[in-house]
Amino acid sequence: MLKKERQAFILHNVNLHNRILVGDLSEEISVSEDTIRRDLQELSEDGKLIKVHGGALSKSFHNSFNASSIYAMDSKKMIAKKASSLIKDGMFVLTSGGTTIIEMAKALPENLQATFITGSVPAAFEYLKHPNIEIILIGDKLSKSSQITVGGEAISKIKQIRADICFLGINALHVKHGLTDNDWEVVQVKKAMMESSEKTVLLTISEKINTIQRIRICDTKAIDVLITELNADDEQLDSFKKIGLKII
Amino acid sequence: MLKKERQAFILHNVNLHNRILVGDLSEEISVSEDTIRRDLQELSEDGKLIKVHGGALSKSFHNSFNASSIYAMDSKKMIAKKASSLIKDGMFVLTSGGTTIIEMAKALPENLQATFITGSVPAAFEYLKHPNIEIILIGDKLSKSSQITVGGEAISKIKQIRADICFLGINALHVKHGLTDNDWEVVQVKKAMMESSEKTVLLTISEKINTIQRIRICDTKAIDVLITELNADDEQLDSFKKIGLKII
DNA sequence: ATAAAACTTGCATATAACTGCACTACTATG
DNA sequence: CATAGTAGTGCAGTTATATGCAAGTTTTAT
Repeated sequence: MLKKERQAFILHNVNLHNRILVGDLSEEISVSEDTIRRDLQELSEDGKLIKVHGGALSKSFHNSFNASSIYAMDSKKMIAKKASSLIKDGMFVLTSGGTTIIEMAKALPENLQATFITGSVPAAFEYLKHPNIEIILIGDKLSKSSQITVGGEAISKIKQIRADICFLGINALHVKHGLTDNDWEVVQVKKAMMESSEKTVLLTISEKINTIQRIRICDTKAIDVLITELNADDEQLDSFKKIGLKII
Repeated sequence: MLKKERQAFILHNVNLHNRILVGDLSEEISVSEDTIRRDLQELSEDGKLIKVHGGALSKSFHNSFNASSIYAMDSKKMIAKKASSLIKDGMFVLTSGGTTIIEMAKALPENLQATFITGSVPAAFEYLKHPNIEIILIGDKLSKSSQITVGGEAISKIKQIRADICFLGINALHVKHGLTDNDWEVVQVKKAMMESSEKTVLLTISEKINTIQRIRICDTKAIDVLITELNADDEQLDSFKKIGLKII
């Protein structure tokens, strides 16, 4: 096999599988690992792939991150739009923190007149920009990692409320294992919020669906509405639809 | 699994779930915790995430540090610097809102370890960026105009506190007419803050000195320290010095 | 205050990469 | 045609990297 052929083969494979190992190639093509290494080095110098210790990665691998985070941004905007359609004038709305919730806060219609109750500093910051929204801030210790207030005081305040609707940005949702999270204190707050609301709406990008985290918040059935960036009839959501969740 | 792949996986997960644990990752990827730690360290050095004890946090949430410190040393920055010199490790600090207070929040030394109590959303937002500061948020109705929480609930919470020092950003200060403001609700909060602190420190640009507003907060004598952008021996401040205020 | 968990450091090992060299096959040129 | 030149490949020895393990320290939680 000629050098050019070999390199074409390598390139084809790295783009196909996103990654390859020096050892595998050496075996497949029946040349020494040194030769493969030299090939990879050349291809890498030509910018055709990314060489790493032990093998190589396809060029799109690295870019895929940026692309996906922009994609996630778009998704969140989409979710935000759907979510804000559920809020009617005069409602009492409980919201958690999280990037998705903040996106929703940004996407709220300007003329919306409602009362928002939250323990999230960045969310409150966004609500402040809306002239017709009344904001009730929940006080207590502010958690650095989640940027919402947590603790007994916060929970007891939440329990004094009867809200119409509660929007939760979430971490992991699984058909069988329900809603889970990884921060004990945040879990307590979310539980309290759900209890204090007529209706619970989850906002999440589809990637988080059918993942699991350490601490359980509630069963899937305890949720009323699920909002993702997907179409309501996407098959990924079928299992949720089956057990009675409303999908938007 | 190649190192780069692993790190990409980690990064993806931390951005998805906001927070990850070393142990979980180690289990999921089937490498030792040491390796995960090394990966997290590298990613953290590249600024891709924030490493914390036990795991890592997503950067997208934790708004990174603001580098705009040394330049633009305008009046408020000067005041901020003077003010932060009064705060010692371990103190309980009550702060109001207002632009001067927010400037102070930005100017706090990075290694300062103290507890800050505030009802101001933008101030809390700044405190969140400081790794060693504990924040207690005062809950209640959020006032649009002042961006701090106001109301009976807020005041009763403030009264439960005994702080070492209280920083107030102010609206008007006059030798004879004392400290005045134009928002009734904010005045109540400030009064409560002063009562709950050992020491009251006012932050203001000199323009506001010897101006008067509608509602009275307290007498000039009730104030302990006055901080302006002026030199402590500036003649504009003489009358305050005479009645016993400490000028910085 | 104490125990558990997480971290640091140094070290050992395995694998990967690099270097220089020898061998081969093909090319170019008088 | 002979032969010097050149590119490609593999090999041996050396160096670098990645990872796990163990001992000791720090941090966190109870």
